[in-house]
Amino acid sequence: MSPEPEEPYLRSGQVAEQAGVNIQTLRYYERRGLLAEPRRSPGGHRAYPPGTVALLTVIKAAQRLGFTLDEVAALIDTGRRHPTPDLRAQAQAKIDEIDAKIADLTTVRESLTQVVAAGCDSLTGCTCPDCPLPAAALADTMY
Amino acid sequence: MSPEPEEPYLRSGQVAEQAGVNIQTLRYYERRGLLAEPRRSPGGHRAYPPGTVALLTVIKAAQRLGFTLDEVAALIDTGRRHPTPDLRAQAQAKIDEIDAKIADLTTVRESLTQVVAAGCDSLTGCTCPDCPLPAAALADTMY
DNA sequence: TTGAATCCGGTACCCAGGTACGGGGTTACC
DNA sequence: GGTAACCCCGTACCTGGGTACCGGATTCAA
Repeated sequence: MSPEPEEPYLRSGQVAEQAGVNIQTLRYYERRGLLAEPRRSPGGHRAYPPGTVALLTVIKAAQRLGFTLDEVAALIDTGRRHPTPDLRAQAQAKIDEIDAKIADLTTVRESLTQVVAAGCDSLTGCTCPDCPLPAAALADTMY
Repeated sequence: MSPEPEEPYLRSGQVAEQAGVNIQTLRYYERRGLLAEPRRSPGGHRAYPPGTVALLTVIKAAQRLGFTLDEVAALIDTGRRHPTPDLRAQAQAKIDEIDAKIADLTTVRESLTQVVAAGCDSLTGCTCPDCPLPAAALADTMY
């Protein structure tokens, strides 16, 4: 057995800088279960394995795709144990969420367009004819 | 002069119920400047003019259209003094915001579609060929 | 060895838009 | 005039994703 090169462990400042993340965020992610508790130096300083930076990149990508930190934690966790179709299912669910959000934004956009087109000049006492503001009030069912 | 019918003043519970809002929310809106300080009963209970319910409906409509409470307060305030084109300008700005948001959601949606289509099975160690997850990580510029 | 740089844990704070709680005063109705 | 229902104010708490501050300990390089 070669003396297994354990050199490249990183301290938290290095991980934070390379991943473009605050150090506090690393501890926060650790509390949230996104990062495993790293090994420690004799004095208690964290020593991260080098893959941590890549993992943080993945986390940021997943966040960008609309997953909450809890969801990311769960995905990392199940993916660590065994590859499952969970990720695909969750991604499809996110797509549906996004479609709903886009649909909602689109109707809001239409209402705003009507407000602009009608020339509304006041929220409370609009003087424009056929003011669409009351109608905008009716569409209060969120997705 | 007729003895001016000041009857229909509402107490906070009535306003809250008719507007579908929590009583605490009324006091919160008062603090935030969305509702003027109402007159009080001899014992200190709030007595709201009947138009308050309609105003709350307007506030909820504006919120639904994407305006923050601060923006709504400002719109109510300027609209109270004199009709201005502010509302139209703000509405147009909101439309632009919404367009940006929709565009962003659309690119995220595309990334998710690729993840599903490629059959990704793990965030950390995906075994699918040409895994799009690293690419999804690159698109990290928010709107 | 000493000084600067880094890191530790714990706690508090930030954003927005509210909601909940507790102890006490008021109002309304029979 | 009792008593139930209502309302007062101040303050703390909630969600989500972090960030900031603190006093003290550790690590690293000269």
